[in-house]
Amino acid sequence: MRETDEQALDNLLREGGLAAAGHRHVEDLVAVKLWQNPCWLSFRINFLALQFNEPIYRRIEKEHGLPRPEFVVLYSLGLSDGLTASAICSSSGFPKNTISRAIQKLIDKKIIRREVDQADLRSFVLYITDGGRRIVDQAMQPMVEREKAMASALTPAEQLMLSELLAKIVVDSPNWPSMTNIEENEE
Amino acid sequence: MRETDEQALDNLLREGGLAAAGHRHVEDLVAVKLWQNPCWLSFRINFLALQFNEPIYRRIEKEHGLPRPEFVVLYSLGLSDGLTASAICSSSGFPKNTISRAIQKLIDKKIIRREVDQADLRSFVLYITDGGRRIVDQAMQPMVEREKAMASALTPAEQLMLSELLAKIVVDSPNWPSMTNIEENEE
DNA sequence: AGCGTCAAGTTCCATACGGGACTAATTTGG
DNA sequence: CCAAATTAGTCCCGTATGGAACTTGACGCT
Repeated sequence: MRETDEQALDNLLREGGLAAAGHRHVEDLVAVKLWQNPCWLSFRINFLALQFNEPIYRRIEKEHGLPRPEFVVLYSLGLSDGLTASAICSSSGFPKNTISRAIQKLIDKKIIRREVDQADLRSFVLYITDGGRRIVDQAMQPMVEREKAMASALTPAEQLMLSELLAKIVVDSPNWPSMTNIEENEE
Repeated sequence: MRETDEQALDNLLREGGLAAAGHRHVEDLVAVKLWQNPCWLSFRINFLALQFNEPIYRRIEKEHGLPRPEFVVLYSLGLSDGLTASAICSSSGFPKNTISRAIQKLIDKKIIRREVDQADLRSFVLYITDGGRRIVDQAMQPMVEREKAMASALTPAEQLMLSELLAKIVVDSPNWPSMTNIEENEE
């Protein structure tokens, strides 16, 4: 019966990692959310995102005075100089007014610099300054360390596997259903 | 030379999934952040968390009038009735005042109910009401669907692998370094 | 028992955030 | 080739957010 097969798969997925790690201590509710949760994937991802981000952004804020949106801009330029605001928006998921504000602040602080795009006078191209470069390089270190700490629960082979699986999902992401087509027939 | 080995592993990890998915189109900056990024893991996770959450929470807000923190509380109780506020905090990563507010609102809306814990008069035990139960069940559906959509980039075997790998990391999370011990010697 | 410390929640407040309306430049297309 | 639609980015403004101080109850210690 196909129904049962799907059911069985769901249960497997949900309980993924239970056997392997079950005896180690995790907080009760975390255990429930891990192993008795129809949303196994989104919980795992959200939990890890939060655990990773919270201390990192707190620290970057403290050490460099850059709140998250500002750092996101800087980080993006650090990887690929000469971007436009909208490119940063769509790759980061922040709304454009938030990014716009962040850019202003960074310009004031002389961490980035901006030039009108001659090809399209509406848009600006952003460049990181020398000072900015120094800041990213420095701020990046704790991030990389924390990544390593996170990943260290896995063997190198497992890490590679994980990297590939997640990349596949990211690459596929433009194809998810948009969810803008909500049934309007309520109320 | 060991140095080189580590270097090689880093590159492998960073480029995980490039070969497999390289020809499919991804936005430029997303491609850079995927494959030329020292923080391969945190980018992948954050990106997916954002892509998943944003439309989901927007929809839940629209359909049920529950902003994210309120839904988090409800969701937690849906999985495990009879929790306390602090349990929800630590499993969700939201600060306690935010959760406290959310709880108040939910009580006002008669979606949850609260009783003093006889064992510890400071704390309250929270229960979901029948109405609340109906809301979670309903709000859960689009989440599960979106999960499925996300996961559908992978084969069932790969999904299982992913579930296990992520669970391992979650289980290990209490062991990451705390990062509260920042070098104070700046300024 | 009585004092200091700690943990659960709440309240206060400044601020960052994001929706939506707006301006200006660009593309489309009839 | 000009109006309409689209896109880049900014501005305004109400609201949600989270840090820090506070209240109250529990617990440890001498």
